[in-house]
Amino acid sequence: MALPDVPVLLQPDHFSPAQTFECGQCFRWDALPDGSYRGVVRGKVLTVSQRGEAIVLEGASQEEYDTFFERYFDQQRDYGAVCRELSALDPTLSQACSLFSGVRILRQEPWEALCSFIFSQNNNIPRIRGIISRFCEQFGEPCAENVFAFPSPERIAQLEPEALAPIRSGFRAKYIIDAARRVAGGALNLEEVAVMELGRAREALQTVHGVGPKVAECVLLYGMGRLEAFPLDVWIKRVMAQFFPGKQPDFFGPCAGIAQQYLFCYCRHMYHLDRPEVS
DNA sequence: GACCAGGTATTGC
DNA sequence: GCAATACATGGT
Repeated sequence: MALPDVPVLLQPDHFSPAQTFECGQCFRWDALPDGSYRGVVRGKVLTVSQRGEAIVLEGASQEEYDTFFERYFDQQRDYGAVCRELSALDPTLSQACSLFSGVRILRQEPWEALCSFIFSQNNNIPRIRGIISRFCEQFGEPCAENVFAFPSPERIAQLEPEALAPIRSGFRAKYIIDAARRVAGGALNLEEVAVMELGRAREALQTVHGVGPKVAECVLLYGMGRLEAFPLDVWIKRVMAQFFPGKQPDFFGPCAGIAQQYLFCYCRHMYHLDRPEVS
């Protein structure tokens, strides 16, 4: 038996667990009653919690951190420098940066990101979380009490769309099956897509039925560490029209995807200030 | 009951 | 090509 894992320290500057896990980039990190967050990544149950000035990761060994989770949490990037560069571009963006400076862009697993954002289309975040939760419960390997790994493409590829009925994903079920069959069958190699030239990567992802420009950008940004990707959803289209008319994503530079995430948070934050009665 | 939600495929002009 | 429209489901 392995010894219990020693908690791993995470970079506390420009990293707020709440902002990072609740900014809409991921759907499988849950707040616990004590304010820490529980997630399942690669079949491992993880906890991230604030302890005074420190942020600790439990559930992964130092070696697993070094080989995988450091990159998963984007620990190497200098978000202070990114914020300074973005803030210099525009006052609204500067405000978004300072309000949401604790957001880090997670590098989730490509297959999970692909499924998650297929489920996200024409849908709202609470319901996306519910669908993904049922998806894992129904088809994922159990990895702890009431905890399930994300289902493998091979498992999902064997199913017919009707088999997804219990997760209530609606018309998206057939898209998930198509994605699984392409990935499991080798027609779409996500590891290769991750390092392709951006335009080719977009094309490759959009060969999946149900994956258009927005979902492809989300997979690139949140599942492949491609920070130049810039998902244009309804919120970002609004904020672009209002504050950046005529501007293209490249206006924000090589970390446009981070700018996009700050603006997404900012836009929704402002909306909720205007409508405090809605969640 | 209409409208919306981190869109996309299909259809019609 | 580009503007409507359907698509499942659940919340407001």
